[in-house]
Amino acid sequence: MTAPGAPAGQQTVRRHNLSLITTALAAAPSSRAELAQRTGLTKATVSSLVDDLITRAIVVEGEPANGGVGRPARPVRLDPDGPVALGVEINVDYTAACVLDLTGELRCYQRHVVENRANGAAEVIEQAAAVARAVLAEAGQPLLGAGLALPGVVADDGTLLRAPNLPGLAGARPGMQLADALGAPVLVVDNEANLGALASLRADPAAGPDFVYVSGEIGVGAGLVVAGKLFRGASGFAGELGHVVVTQDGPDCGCGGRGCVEQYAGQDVLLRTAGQPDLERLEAAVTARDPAALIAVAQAGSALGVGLASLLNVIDLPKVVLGGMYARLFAAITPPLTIQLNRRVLAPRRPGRLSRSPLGGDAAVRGAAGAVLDRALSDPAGVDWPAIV
Amino acid sequence: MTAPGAPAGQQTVRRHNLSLITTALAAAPSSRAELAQRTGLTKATVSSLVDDLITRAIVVEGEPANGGVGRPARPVRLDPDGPVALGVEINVDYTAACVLDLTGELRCYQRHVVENRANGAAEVIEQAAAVARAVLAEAGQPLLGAGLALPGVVADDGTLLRAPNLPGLAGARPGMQLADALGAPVLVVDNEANLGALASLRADPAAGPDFVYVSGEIGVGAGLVVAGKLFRGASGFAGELGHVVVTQDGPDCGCGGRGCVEQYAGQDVLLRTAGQPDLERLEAAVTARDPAALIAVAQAGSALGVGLASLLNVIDLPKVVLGGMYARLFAAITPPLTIQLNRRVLAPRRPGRLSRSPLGGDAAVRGAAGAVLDRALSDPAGVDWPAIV
DNA sequence: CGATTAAGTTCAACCACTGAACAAATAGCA
DNA sequence: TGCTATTTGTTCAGTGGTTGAACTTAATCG
Repeated sequence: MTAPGAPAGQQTVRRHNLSLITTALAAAPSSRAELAQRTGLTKATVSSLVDDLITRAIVVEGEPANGGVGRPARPVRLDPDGPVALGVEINVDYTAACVLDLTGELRCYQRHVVENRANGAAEVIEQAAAVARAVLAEAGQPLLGAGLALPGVVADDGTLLRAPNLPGLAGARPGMQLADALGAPVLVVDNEANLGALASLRADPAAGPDFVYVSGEIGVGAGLVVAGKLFRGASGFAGELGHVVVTQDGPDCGCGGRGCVEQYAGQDVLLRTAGQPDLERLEAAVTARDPAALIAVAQAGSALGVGLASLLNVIDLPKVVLGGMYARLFAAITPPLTIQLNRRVLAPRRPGRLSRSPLGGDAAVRGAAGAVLDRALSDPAGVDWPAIV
Repeated sequence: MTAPGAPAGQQTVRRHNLSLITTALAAAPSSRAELAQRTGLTKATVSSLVDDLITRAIVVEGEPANGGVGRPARPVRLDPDGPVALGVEINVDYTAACVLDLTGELRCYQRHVVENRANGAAEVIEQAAAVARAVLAEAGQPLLGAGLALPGVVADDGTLLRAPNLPGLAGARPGMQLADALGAPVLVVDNEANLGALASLRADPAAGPDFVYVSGEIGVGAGLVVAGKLFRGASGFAGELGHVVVTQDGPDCGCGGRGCVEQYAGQDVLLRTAGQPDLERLEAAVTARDPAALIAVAQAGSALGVGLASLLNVIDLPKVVLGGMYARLFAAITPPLTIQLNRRVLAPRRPGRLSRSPLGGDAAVRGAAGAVLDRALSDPAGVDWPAIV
């Protein structure tokens, strides 16, 4: 089922159905009878599966809720005091970590401003491990595993390729190093755009199972969510929105090409055009309706719209969620962006196509932890669950 | 397994394993013992599954092949005299149909030149049905179902949207109409690029499970194959390479945008720039090294390369297969295209990234029939197999 | 002609889901 | 208080599917 091409047996069925239960419970706690309805399984089967999950200490039974007629239902839910997932984000100018419990609730969060741009790999990793240890100690629950978000292209094997703003880590496998430093498994390593997309999926399931999350940091990236799953392409390079072409003979780009989105809508270019030193000032200038800032943002939005239109014509997703820098500049950047999308995207226009990520700068860390949860909950039988305290 | 979110039972396992056998046999006929090795199933299970498929008249047993020591193996293969799949292609200036047997072998093929551009829906469909009936009569085997390839964007429900060169059919559901005319189920309706991609997958499995097939007809389309399956996006609009942007303020495009790939590398523009009336003349001029033709093709190739680079940066596929017009101009169009790809694609360069479709203009029809086979063979228990003669 | 080798079949065991009957726990009502 | 209706959750025999081992079949080799 999960693995096509692999032989299936009864255990395969069991794993699949266990996963049905856990994902149903991740959406909402339910009684056994309700789960049977929601999943389409029999009451008997649900009982057996839930018993299984209870002995595995993944779910717990609540107190019967009285009120209606008939035998009161006993709610079953993912154990909020069970094992937790750790999210770590190493970025250019900060390091962050958070802990999510099994229900997806945020238990702890810390963000430290650090100039990682100049630091070497060992330093960066140790610093991240320190933040991680701090949040873990604060949470005080057994650890399921960690997820790591990085600002750059991450290959399937966890190698960080192309991290122009984090030269110290480029070419390394930060996931392995962090695992060593923490003494805990790092189950997911991916770039901030992809993990930000996962966080958006988790934060707002109503946004639907298909959307693009646009991460506007120093670079411009996109996380593609198709059918509720991250689309990473053949080897993890998908979603490089920053290097989609806006004008074939436009300004030279660090990637070797010319006229890439990043040369119009990247943070460096945007700040330079607007004549502002940093994002805070730019935001202030925009709200103060400074003409140079407004024009710069409009130009960036238009170019981003052109690139997004190409992207949407290639992969056809109905929604766009703006994150990072673009979430902060949402009001100013949306109009020119929308114009380009409406003009150039072939698929029928949808109301509410554009939305703003509610997570702000925390999307990637939360996505890193969330990805670990997803892994565990989507195949509860295939994961080593830590012993319960 | 196939359907995530659906409860699984033993029959689910059976369906999955049946499909394992049929897809293994589609790749190569094998004895039961060999199938057991290839699929990872037990000899006992394979025997049971094969018996099942034999009573369903999907596979047949061959004569024992002597030679080695031990009991000789009895080869099992998909029945070449079993039901067949019909492929139909309605295009701007021709209509084609073909029949593939279960093994994927081409049994019959016909292509009729017709000016469909001017015709109404009823006429076009009836003409296509006539060609289809002709090849079916020639094949004389029971029909599994039909697949239909169309030049335009096809929605998930089979409606033909955006067929600028086939106004008679735009907005219609040609699949339904063809089904009525033929009195046979039309199981697959899709655009020529997607089905051409499937045909390439079938014709050259070595090309790998991940590639883009570029269809250069009047319009420019791309069929995206990811993990051996067609990627259609959220609602079937994926792969619109023709409307990826090359230059944001380039020439106006029929789609409402500006500077789309089609305005540089589409057939109409290419012929006009080269000063040639049709493709045959253009090809001749290119082989005769006519300067205007060479320049026109080089410009088109370069622009196509820019668009493809954006596409590959968005979806990260390791291979590009050129079909249709671009396959015919392969030698001339490849150099400028390669330059752009090498310059702009972020993923590491691969040897042999670019190849030429071996199927020429027949890719889409064959893909249409092949898609029907895929459907049937990937879920043999879920398909109504026609009664055997 | 017997030994060896490999292919394919048979069969008891096992595992997981199913459906129906049943037990449990509550509200409503006389 | 007790009876009924109602809904939840459990129990259990039945079914369908895979497994592994033993067995049969059919060939080559010496």
